[in-house]
Amino acid sequence: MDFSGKSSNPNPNYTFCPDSFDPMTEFELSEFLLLDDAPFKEDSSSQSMVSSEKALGGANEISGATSKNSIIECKIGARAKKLEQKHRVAFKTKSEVEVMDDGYKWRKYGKKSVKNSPNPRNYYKCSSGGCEVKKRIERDRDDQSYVITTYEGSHNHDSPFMLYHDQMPPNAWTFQTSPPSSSST
DNA sequence: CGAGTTTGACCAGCGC
DNA sequence: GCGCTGGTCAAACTCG
Repeated sequence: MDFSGKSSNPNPNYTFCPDSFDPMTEFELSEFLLLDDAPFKEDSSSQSMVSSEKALGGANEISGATSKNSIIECKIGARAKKLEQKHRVAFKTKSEVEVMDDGYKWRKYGKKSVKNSPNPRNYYKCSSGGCEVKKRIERDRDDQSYVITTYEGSHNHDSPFMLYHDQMPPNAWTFQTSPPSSSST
């Protein structure tokens, strides 16, 4: 997507145009974790995923799903906004690209190789003035077709995408979760 | 020229 | 106290 015209998204297929964009062709929301209260351990992502069902249950109000196998119908922008109101939230998505646009504009400020992972972790800050939201992106060390995205903090502004998607049909965005067993098992 | 990315250095927290 | 690791900074670089 490219609201600002300066998106850093390397994937030209990402356009937040409901007529042409099919998220299922690009990535698949596989795991969804609320880390607000739970201790967060980066290096035990697979372990954290074990509790993802519980996390999903707690995330029903956000995802609209009743189980991890249920279809999650939501609009990315709305979901991301709600998620980011939590202290810390992690997504595990199946995607070829690491950077998935969520409607906000991010500025990369660091890259770090992490222990026990062959893939570097990328650090981003929201580039909107005064907004201190951060996110970390890294590939799942067990299954590199999955990308783990961790949000931290709350946006103090609306997503540019939110402004846009208000004009979208309600089913413009539909995701389907994949069974956790299909990931890092 | 401005905005964004890259990358090495630095710092803080944690475990031993 | 020391070393390791993750997170952040900032200067240099790239690109539009």
